[in-house]
Amino acid sequence: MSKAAATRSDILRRSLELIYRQGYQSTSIDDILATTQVTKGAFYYHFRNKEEMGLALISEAMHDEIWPFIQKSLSASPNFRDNIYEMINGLLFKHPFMTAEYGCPAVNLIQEMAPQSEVFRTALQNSLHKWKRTIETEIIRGQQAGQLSMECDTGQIALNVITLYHGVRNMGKLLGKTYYTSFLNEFRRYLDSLN
Amino acid sequence: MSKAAATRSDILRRSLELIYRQGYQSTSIDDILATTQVTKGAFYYHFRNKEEMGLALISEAMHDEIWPFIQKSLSASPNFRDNIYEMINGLLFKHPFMTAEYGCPAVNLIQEMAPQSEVFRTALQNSLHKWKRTIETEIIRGQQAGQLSMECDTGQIALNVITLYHGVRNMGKLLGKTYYTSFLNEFRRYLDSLN
DNA sequence: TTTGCGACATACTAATCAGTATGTTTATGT
DNA sequence: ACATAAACATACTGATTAGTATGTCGCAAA
Repeated sequence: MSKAAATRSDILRRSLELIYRQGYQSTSIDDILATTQVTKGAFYYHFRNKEEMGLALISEAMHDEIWPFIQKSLSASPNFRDNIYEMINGLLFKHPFMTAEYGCPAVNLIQEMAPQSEVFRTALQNSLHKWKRTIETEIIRGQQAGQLSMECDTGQIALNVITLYHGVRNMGKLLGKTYYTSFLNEFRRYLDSLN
Repeated sequence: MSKAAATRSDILRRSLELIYRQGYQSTSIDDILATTQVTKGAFYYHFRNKEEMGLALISEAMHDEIWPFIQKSLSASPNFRDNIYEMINGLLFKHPFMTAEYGCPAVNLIQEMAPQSEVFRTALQNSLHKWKRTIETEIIRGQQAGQLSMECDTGQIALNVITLYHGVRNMGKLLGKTYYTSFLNEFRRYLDSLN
């Protein structure tokens, strides 16, 4: 990686950390510059403006942070229920980046930016659909392995899993990590209730 | 209501509308003043600072907007499942204030402010617990009417309902109102799966 | 060796922010 | 009618904001 590319990805990674904790609109360029030891000239050399950086953050830094994690957990077991459970469990408890206090960067960004900006909404929709398709593929695999009735609406189940994840990430901001544990019990019950 | 009290509640109601759409931190005092036709002097006569206004907004304006709606739906039917379903259905579809695009003001505020401010977090925790207790009371009523096993963890079910509501409000920002409909089907299924 | 461009660095601007200082008006009890 | 405080109104401040203008430095090709 060239030095310039390193600078660029450094900006993105630090921005992700700050925006994760403070929100997009409340994180100033100067905030980012202060923690990256990069100057304003460098920032605006790599990004035309804050919005372009935010979009790159979604499709690159955020993607790279979460995606390997998801894919790994979905190929651990032959049982699709175990895999989906482990995906959520892993995101809640084992990801080094995320905490209960600050939630999930993707969930946060959807909440904050989807209503404010069409381009952000589109970018976040793409991430959502990619995740949905991945989960759905895993459910269909379970179906074909005889673990689930062929009548189930795999798309709706996938969306429901994501909906629960969004919800628990938000609730965790008020109830803390202990809520994750009791939620996971209920989540396991939900997965088992699918016939 | 005296004229001063009217000014105060006008500030709070307008602030709620703006903060609902733009977020708390992105809504400036000047924004509020511009839409209320109230001057800065009036604002700072009624509130020591922005934070105090925000807290009053949670315990007064937001409370008044949502609470009658919840209580009405929870006393409509003798069937607790129907009532809880109608509570969520009503919040999603029938509330005049909220839209899919902008979500729910309480959910939004939790997402944005719970990590940023201890006093906000506490105020929002109080609202959450009040809602949880109300739902739980309704579930227990259903239990005692023989609609649900006495073994169920009523507190966990109440929290799960709220978690789903948080999730669907966030997802609705990307998927729009049509998702509410398919979510409600799954939600009904969830309620019926409680034995 | 020089030329030119990629990759920054520095200094600025106009707008916006929360909050304050200090004034004026309006209502209210006596 | 008058005093007094409540309820505003106006004009400011210093800090922060996204973005720009312009300069500099090192390295690669000619």
